[in-house]
Parts: sequence; C-alpha cells; structure tokens
Amino acid sequence: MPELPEVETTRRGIAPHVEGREVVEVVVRQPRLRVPVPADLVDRLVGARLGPLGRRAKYLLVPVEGDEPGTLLWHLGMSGSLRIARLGELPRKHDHLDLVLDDGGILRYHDPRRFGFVDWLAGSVEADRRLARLGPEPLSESFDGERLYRLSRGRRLAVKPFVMDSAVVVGVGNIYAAEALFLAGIDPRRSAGRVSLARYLRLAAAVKEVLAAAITQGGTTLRDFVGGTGEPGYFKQRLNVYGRHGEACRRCGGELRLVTLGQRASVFCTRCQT
DNA sequence: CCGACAACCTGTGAGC
DNA sequence: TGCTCACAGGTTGTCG
Repeated sequence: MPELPEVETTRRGIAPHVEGREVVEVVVRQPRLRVPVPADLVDRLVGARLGPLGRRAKYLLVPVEGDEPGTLLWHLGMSGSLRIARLGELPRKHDHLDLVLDDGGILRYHDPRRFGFVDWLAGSVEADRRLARLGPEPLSESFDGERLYRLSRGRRLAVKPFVMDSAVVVGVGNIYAAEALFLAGIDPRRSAGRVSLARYLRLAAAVKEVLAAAITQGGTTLRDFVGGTGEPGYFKQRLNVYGRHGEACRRCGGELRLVTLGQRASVFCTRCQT
C-alpha cells in the first residue's frame, strides 16, 4: 500500500490524536513482523509521552520522551496501516499492535502481510543504517532533474526502477513512478543513462506534482489502505496508468501496455511515452 | 559498483 | 462452488 503520500496522510491523520499523549498500555498481539517487535518495547513506552510525529521517506518517526528518550521507527510495508481506534473497539484480524493513550484513543497497527515493522531507535535517528543511505525527499529542493541526470550517467538500468531507488530519491514506489513517467512522457523501459537532462527535468517536476496531488487527495487506496482517521484515499480515481493495462490511455486513447521492470508490473502508453 | 533475483507473508481475483 | 496459481503498495540480502 503505502508510498510516501500514504505515509504522509497517515502521519497527518494520527498526529493530532497522538502528539503530547501519554502511553498507558501497549498490547502486542503479533510480535513477528518484518523486524520482530522489540522485547522491551512495552516497558519503554508505558508511562512515556509521545512527541511531534515526523516522516523520513516511507518511515514514520514517533519521538518517545521521558527518562530514556528514543524514537519509534515505523514502516508500513506493503499492507500496513495505522489508525486511531476508540477504547473498547475490538481488534480485527491482523491488528497486531495497540498503543493505548491517556485520552482513551488507541493507535492501532493493522498489517495483513506483516512486511511492516516497528523498531526502537535509542540514538540519533539519522545514524540508523536504514535511514543513513537514503536520498533526498522528493518534495524538497535538494531533489531535482539535475540530480537524476547526474546519478544516471552510465546506468543501464531502466529508468523506472532507477527512479524507485531510494538512494536516488525516496518515497517513489510502483504507483507514483508509473504515474510520473506518464506525466513526463518517458518510456519506463528506457535505460536511465540514455535519458536526457531535459527529460529528467520534466520527470523530477512530474514526481513532485504527482506526490503533492496524491497527498492532497489523502493517498491512493487500492484495497484497504486507510489514513489515520480511518478514511480511504481518493487518488485512485486520478491514476492515469497504474493498474490500467488493457484500458485506454486518457490522453491519446491508445491501449495501455503492461511490462515487467525490476520485478514490478509497469504500465505505460506506447504512444505518449517515448 | 552494478543489476538480477529470491525472500519475507497473507489475501484476493482470475481461470479452470 | 471450489481449487490452484499468479500477483499485490516495499525493502534487504545474496550472487554473479
């Protein structure tokens, strides 16, 4: 599910219910996530207060204040979601973790495929090896077409997996990579090293445009994604290519084609994307 | 260094 | 209706 817009939607949705609250109870129903839930997580959280929520790439950052401060590094994987439940609301299947808060709200983690995880960071967040190698945020000024051009020289990799590489730019997953390439008019199969600077300038602008628009729409709900307040995202209606193979291109009417690039399904228009 | 690929896990939808 | 198979929003590790 979650690419950057979905994680950001989640952050914004749960923040008002979480920030400044004290954790009064932690319920771990399934500790076996992608990374096992830390054995001491319950002890660390109960009685602690939560700080202002952050996000880096597709990671949600939850500061934990108190005697031994730290940060929860939370990743939603492919199928994870976080929402605010009310006290007494029964957990459903795959509701793996609850943080019960002092106002009766529950931060509840749901993740059928269990590709997501929660980990405890004691020291500086940026020192974590998972975050240390990440490229710039796509909506920041340090991400632009010139960076894409510079990093792509000599790369034979297809441009779509190239732009999905988190060392190049973070937060661009399979949906938004496909959408940005469509907006930029670039064939996703083209070698990254053979895309011109002019095209990369268009691609960077398209990445920023599509991510910003998706955040405005509350993300993309394909199956069961919900933001922090339990509502789905509405960007699916705006998708031009993702999941539409065999259907007509909204721009030229041609049939959208499906190929596999970097083990990921990739849909594009052979007429509009060259 | 680069790129291809498998692995992690469960649910769903297509096809038979 | 029921079975089997391929595939799904991400990331990491291994191998050549």
